Amino acid sequence: MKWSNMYAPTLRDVPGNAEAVSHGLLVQAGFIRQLHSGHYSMLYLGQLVQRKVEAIIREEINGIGGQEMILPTMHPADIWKQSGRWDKMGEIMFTLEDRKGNANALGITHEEIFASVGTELTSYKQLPQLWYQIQIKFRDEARPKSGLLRVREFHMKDSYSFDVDWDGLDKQFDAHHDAYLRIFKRFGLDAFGVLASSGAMGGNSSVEFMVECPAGEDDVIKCPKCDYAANVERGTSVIPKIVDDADPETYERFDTPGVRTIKALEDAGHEANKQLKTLVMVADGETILAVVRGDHQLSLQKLSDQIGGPSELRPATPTEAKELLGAMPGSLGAVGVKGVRIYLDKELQGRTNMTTGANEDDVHYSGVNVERDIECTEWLDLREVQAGEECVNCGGQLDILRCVEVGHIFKLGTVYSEALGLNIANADGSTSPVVMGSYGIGVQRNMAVAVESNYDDKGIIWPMELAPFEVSIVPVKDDEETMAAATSVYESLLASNVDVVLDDRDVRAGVKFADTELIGIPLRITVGPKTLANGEVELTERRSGETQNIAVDAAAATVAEMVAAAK
RNA sequence: CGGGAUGUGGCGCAGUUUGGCUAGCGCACUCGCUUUGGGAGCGAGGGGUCGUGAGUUCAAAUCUCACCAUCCCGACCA
Repeated sequence: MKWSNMYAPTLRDVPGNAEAVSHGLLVQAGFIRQLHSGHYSMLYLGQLVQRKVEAIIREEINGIGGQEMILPTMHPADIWKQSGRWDKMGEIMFTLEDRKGNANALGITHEEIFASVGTELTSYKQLPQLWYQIQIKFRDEARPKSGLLRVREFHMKDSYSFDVDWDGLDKQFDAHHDAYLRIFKRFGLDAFGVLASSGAMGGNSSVEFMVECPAGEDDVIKCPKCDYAANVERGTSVIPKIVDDADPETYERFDTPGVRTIKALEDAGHEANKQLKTLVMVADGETILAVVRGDHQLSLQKLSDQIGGPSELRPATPTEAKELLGAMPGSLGAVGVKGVRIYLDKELQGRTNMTTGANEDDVHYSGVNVERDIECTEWLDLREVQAGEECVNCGGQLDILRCVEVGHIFKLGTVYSEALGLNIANADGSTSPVVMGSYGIGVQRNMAVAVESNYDDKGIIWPMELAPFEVSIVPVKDDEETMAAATSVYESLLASNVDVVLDDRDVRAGVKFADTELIGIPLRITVGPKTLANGEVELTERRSGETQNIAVDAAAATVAEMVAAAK
């Protein structure tokens, strides 16, 4: 590519509304432009990087036996109703009517669609299968943000495995796990797998791949001593046991005028860790109670996952709470409550002599024995882990890291194959539903995270495998000798299949240097009379800034080797 | 969906509080001359429905109302 023909609209100023580093740099360096909220155009440079991201993914997924397909992005409502996700997904799905009045949806993911293709699988002899696509997804996000990190229209690689049994699924799952780690490494990312909540995907096991990043949206629990890592939506920890004072025979009520908060009750002499925090929640219209220790935080996602994943789970309004329990928030409790599902956090098992609201405004109970006085529906792990607590594996002090999710793999099991009738005949003549897995990587999100992880004050620093160009050649004068040398190196590199751009623009050298650095091209060959007098050109590495002189004649071969070595 | 902010040539912004002449500045762009190894200098130009609509007024970028869009925080999020 000759730069004079290339549309690479770099900006001198960082765009004003870009908060995330990758957003600002990708716009400033001319890779992307926004059309509207959550929708971006990939300009030439952006497209070049996207193709490289996709190529790496293809290579690795093909490497574990993947077969690429391309499925529709617009789906009939019916298939989403069959799996039960039409209602479950709610407003996240873009929907539209066609001219006949039929409901359609733009795909947010493709489990149903791949399963429908899979219904032609009839025998165990055809399995295992691994199918994938790189396809556009649409999600009507409540709040698109941070450039390419959270958008409404994006490319995703999604693969789907089909197996006879769970052992087969485990193998495909592990193969993806390893392939994903190789992929992220090639992206220049320091990614690690964490235990995750499967959320609306269903299934019973999933691993998210995370990269630490301030622009991220997930909090991850990570043990610095062992390999324990989990999303806060799922992770657990060990906390010191509390030894309670001897229990009175029964709980006692006492007046607490004006006391509405854990803190206020604490000031009145009842330590937060000896209080019960009773939260009234509404799950798909049903009012339920969740109880955690006074100084603990309820994890909504943990609750949701363990009570069957309702499509709506929210805190009750004060009015709803009063209707159910007879008091306003601040004096609520589960003691003596009947006919309501009551979920107690496991940390409360065996606790005695606790304090809680009496379901009468301005009144609390003390001396509550949790197991004796509360009709527990189920003990669940409901509390959110805090930094500094102990690792469940090794006792190390847990960190909580802000991360971006760069990939997610799911053991789906038979949820979709049962819903969509995907059954096969086994060797013994019996019939069983196919065991499925699904595995996703966001293409453009990874491109953005690669920038978040690789930049300096001059701009982006692409890893060699993702760079839009591997080398830029910068002639600093336009005299005949300089241009002849630059062109000759350029043509040799082209012949060696190196991705090279020749900056033949009629602009000052400083502009060329700045653009090459901003765009993040890993290697720069500077050609000018100074070194050409000795038959040499300069070679500068973007990341280190180090420059060396090399002979013009050897330049192309040397650089081609360096490029190959860096991949 | 709740809270906050912003919307003025391609980009970044000032002007709005206190209404008043042809709406400014920097970058970018065009032309000329000079310059030329780290985002050049001088000179001359071109380009704006001031987010949209309604209203108040002799007069609106500026005041009022409604709407729209975008960003940030939260809620939400395979």
